Amino acid sequence: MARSAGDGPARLLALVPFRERHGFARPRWGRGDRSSPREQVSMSEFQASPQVEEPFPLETLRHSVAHLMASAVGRLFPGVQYGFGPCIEHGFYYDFALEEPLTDKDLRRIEKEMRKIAGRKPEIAREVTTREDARERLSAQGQTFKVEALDLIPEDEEISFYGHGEWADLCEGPHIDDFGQTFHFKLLSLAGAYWRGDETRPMMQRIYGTAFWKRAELDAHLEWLEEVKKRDHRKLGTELDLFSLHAEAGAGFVFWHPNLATVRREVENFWWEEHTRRGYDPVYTPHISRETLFAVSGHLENYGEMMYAPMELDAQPYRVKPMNCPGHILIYQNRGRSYRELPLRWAELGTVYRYERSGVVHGMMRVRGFTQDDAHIFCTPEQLADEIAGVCDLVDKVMRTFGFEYTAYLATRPEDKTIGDDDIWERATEALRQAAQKVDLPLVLDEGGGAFYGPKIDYKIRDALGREWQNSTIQCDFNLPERFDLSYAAKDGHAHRPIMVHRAILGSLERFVGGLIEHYGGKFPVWLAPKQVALIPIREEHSDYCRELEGELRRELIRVDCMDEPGHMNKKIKQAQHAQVPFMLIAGEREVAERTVAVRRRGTRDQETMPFAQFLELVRDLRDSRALELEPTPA
RNA sequence: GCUGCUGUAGCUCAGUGGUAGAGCACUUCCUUGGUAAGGAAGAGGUCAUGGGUUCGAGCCCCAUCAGCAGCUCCA
Repeated sequence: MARSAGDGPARLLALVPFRERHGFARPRWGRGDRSSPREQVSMSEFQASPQVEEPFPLETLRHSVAHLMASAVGRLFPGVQYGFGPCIEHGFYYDFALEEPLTDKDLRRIEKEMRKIAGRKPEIAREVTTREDARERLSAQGQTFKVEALDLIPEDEEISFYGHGEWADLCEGPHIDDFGQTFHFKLLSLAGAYWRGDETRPMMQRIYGTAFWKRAELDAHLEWLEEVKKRDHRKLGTELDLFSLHAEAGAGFVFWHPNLATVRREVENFWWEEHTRRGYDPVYTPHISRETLFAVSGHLENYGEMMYAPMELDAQPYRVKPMNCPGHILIYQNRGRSYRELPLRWAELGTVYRYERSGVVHGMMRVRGFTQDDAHIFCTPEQLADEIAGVCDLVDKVMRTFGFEYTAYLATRPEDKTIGDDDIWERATEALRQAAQKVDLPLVLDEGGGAFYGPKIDYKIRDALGREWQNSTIQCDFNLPERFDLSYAAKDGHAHRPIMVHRAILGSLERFVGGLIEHYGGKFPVWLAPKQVALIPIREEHSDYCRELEGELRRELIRVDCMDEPGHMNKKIKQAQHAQVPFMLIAGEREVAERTVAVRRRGTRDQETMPFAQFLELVRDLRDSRALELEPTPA
């Protein structure tokens, strides 16, 4: 039979719009942007090669398994009401309204029931019916959510049910033919989810699961989920003594321990280095300002809910800053500006505070106080394209240094209320496009995705686990220059309005460094590693030699841990290994006599003896080149 | 903020109404060992916090705080 399905590719494509039409925001990065494996993750290196002999696309299988699950839930929990149950990037979910809360135990029961049903190999039947009939059937079954779903289907569309056994669901398909074929699935987790993704609507219970045609693929996926768990920055944060959070201090405030503070400082040094190279000047602005500043900027009006409550000083309300731009603008405004000094590029690692709702704070990824790697470029319209190109180049340099791949998106003018006239939008968008062309940066169009105050280029980076997250953004702003009435004296002697470019490369240090922990799995490259070298004497009498090497390494600004406390070397090797120190130098009689070191690289049990001077050069090179690997790069 | 779950030693976790436990880490002593945990002893907890029920609460109930899986929202 025509296994490519009577439904064809057009029906297949309909799967995704189905959800969007119904008012779902398609989840992009989910909670904490990168913490959730289900939606936002792709599996690049874990994914098996594409299958050719699959009877149906994976999406179709998953959608059908979601139905299988729903039918099992229906048998185990009579009276359950159904919500939506689509396939998603790495699996599927189904939403249920149930009196009692589900538990993990129920998940196993449901799985068992699913296998029971699938064991009978029921066929999946499609039935086309009228809107009236569907409404009657669903109402009779008390499926109030499904009745609502019915009303969301556009007038000109066919109404269909898909079912197996005695169970059927309002659904546009497509589905596999029957449950007789071999497939593998697992139910993964439970969560609450608002009906139709709307927080004013009732909350349903969502079950997530995944399904594959091949056992090995399911296993690989589960393995990958394990790897994600192992690399969780919160777990590694404890294991490697990187950071902590404290109930005493409140939710969403990160305490950087020496190890992670070291990583951060290296990131910051690199960041400043690259900015200085590109003609940025540093600025520092206060954390607290009079409220009137944020009234002028519009933050109070548009962003007030995210801001901390005012504090009163000398009978004046003051606010903690949620963004750095107003401060930079005050500096710009401090005196008259001439076209001769533009572009001005001002950078600040500016710490801001934003009120985040209690349920969303998450490790270092979503916090209430964080440091943005912020900069603002004040320039003329003519300079815009060059300035943007400069930022694109900077993003490329930074992301490649950390080993991230990325994709850039051009976000254009949104449909509804925006400021600035067509002409300037057109010119700015064109400038972004030209700039990208200048640096050979392909742009994916994000139609209408711009901010209300201007178009932008957003970047998504892909980490070592194939997960995507957004950090860098380059935004043209016509709004703030207007609000603050910024100007510069142009060649013609008249006052002109500068364009402001807001840009962040890393986003926030908290989120970025948290991401680095997971990207590297705690195995930081040499330049970032909290301790770069561990010195281990074989016997106490070799301590002096180790101390001497420690001194030499420190003079070269190599971060070194001389482990000459009493104890056995095996234990120290294990400790250094556990701490993910890139290099262990082990010194005993032979090494002392020859002024060599036995070098053990992270991730290998082999060792290589070399003159200490040679090692010093090696580690210096790896650090200074910000190499990602522990091997010297071949010239 | 919402739904569900969790909070016991620095870490990982046992302990379901009747005298607070284990492993690792830590301290001390012994051990001088050539590449992933040497041995022994010791110290360490108002069981998140505040109320309540009970003769009696780590355990049951309520509230608060914090965390976890998501939803919604975001750098």
